[in-house]
Amino acid sequence: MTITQLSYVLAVAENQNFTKAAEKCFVTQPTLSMQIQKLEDQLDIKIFDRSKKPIELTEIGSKIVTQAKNIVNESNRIQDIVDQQKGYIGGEFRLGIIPTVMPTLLPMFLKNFTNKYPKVKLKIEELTTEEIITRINDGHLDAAIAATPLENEMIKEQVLYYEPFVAYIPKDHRLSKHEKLNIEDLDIDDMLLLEDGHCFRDGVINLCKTLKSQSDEKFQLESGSIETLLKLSNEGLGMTLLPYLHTLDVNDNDKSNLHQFNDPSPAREVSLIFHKSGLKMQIIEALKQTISDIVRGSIVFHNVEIISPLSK
Amino acid sequence: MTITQLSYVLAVAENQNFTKAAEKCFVTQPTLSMQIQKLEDQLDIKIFDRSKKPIELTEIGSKIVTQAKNIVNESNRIQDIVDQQKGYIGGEFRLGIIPTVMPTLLPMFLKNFTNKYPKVKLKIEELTTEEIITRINDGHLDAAIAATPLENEMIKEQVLYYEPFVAYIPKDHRLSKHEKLNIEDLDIDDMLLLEDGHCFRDGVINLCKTLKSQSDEKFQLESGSIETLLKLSNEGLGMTLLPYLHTLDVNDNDKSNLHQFNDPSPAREVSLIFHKSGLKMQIIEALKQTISDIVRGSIVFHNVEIISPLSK
DNA sequence: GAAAACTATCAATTATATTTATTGTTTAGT
DNA sequence: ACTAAACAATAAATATAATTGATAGTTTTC
Repeated sequence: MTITQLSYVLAVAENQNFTKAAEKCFVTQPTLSMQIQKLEDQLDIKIFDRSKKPIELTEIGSKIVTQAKNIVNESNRIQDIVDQQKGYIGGEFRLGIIPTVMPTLLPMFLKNFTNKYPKVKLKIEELTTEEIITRINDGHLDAAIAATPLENEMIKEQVLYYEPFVAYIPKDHRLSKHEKLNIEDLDIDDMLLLEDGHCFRDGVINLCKTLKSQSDEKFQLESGSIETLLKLSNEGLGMTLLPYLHTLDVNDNDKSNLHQFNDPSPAREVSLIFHKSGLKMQIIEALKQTISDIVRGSIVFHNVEIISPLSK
Repeated sequence: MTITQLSYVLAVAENQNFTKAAEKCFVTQPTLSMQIQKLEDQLDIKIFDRSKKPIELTEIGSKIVTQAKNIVNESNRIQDIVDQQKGYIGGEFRLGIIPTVMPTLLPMFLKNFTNKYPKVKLKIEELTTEEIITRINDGHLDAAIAATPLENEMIKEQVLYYEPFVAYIPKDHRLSKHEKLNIEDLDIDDMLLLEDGHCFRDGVINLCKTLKSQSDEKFQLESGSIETLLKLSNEGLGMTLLPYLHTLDVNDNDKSNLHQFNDPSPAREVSLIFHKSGLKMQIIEALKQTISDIVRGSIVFHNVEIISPLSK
């Protein structure tokens, strides 16, 4: 049994197709067929059920895949350990970002970062918080940017910044005459809300997605659809809350509809999160520095009331 | 990087010697030298400091060894997973046993077990509870027999039997005229105690090794030295407590010094323990059955008061 | 029912691991 | 200080194993 064989198995399991898997592994298809057969012979079991189309894992096969993921991930970490020791900042780095952070933060730091650390090959994916947690734990992501705290004991958090929420209130709304708002002014029933489950803490007001669906909302918003959110709001479907950085992109006509909160303003905590095993810390540290430096110039520091993304 | 290379590294790290390590791996010494060099070249670091005699790990080397142990252990588990799926009962099985259980329990079940499951290669080691916990967690042991509960969340316990303690009281002792004892009769200061930290639960009386050393005892007993314990007791150094199975080996002269406890008798819980990951469960189950069957005939069931090995 | 999509198989090739023999060091003993 | 022993590195030869290109044999799709 070799690590190579195991990674071939993983590739086939992921792609459900020997030919595609072979491409991903940069070898020919017979290589995969033969190596996987060899492994199956040695273990005297079938990992894949080739009678099904597309190919499926057998019962024992899926157990082996789980274990193989472990092994392959742990092997990859050896290079990380070496890099860390050397203080080398480079290699592939997979970063997840939640949709409501992606469009505002990414353009701000990406160029800066890639210039400063040209050897790091950043692979950025837009993912929901839930997906991010899964993928950090299974090793598919090296780190992510998400709203915190998550209270997940496998994951460490380093706060990047606190981002106040700003209310967007169309002209005909009952609150449109208030210059500044208080949290108490909000009414869950006339508000359009973001995906990604940002919940007010302490149960004062609960803005969770889950609670939304309970109180029969008529629609849900897809990822990165803050623009849509604004349009719907303008259509009279209610007010909404925008993370501060998004307000910078609001067009001039609508800017007058923005209403800040009186201190303490509700805010979300945005953090760089990563697995507690602490690998690739040099890159994580570099990212944190770069982002902190950039954001420091953009976010006006308010007296904020932090909002947790937790559902409970 | 291959699993083979990693296991070569582990062998050299353990033996601090290429030649011996090569023997353990069933290859020649140049094979190790070359494969390890190759790995070092690929990672562009030195794992071993060959200037030191015997050979030492470098700083980065020991990090790599830690990770390599992970990987090699996890790889070995693939065969275990397959065996489990097949219901195959065989292969190497490393069982740890604490000293005070070893001499009484092992002869009772060993022949029986090896007859019933000839394909299992049992490797039995006498170890302290502490060593057992370490080695179950790092994968050096597949299971162990120890006094429980351990309250270690990584380790599962399956109770094998409850073994009452029997007091051994030499003729000149203040308690020697009592036919049967109560726990309250015991006085920590005139008692000789076992290693392995068997503590009375609930803090009624605490017989822990740790507390012993605090209350300036004059000596400590080594593993498996129940015979010595008896001799010391006969020398007038105090009474002692024997696990029930040990009383079967007390010679006829001394048998009259044995005093049982009134119900509920203090007792220890002896369990088969293993890592929560639940590998080699077929063998563990087979062991449990065999031992339970044997012990059922030997231990008279009392109304017992369980004594925990925990220090707190 | 023909084409397309896939996997298995074969023989040839390439790459890799391992071995035997040997050299070069260092250590231990006298 | 010298010799023998212990040990790791190296070199060249051999054995083993992985990979490939070509192709055959399936099954699926339209």
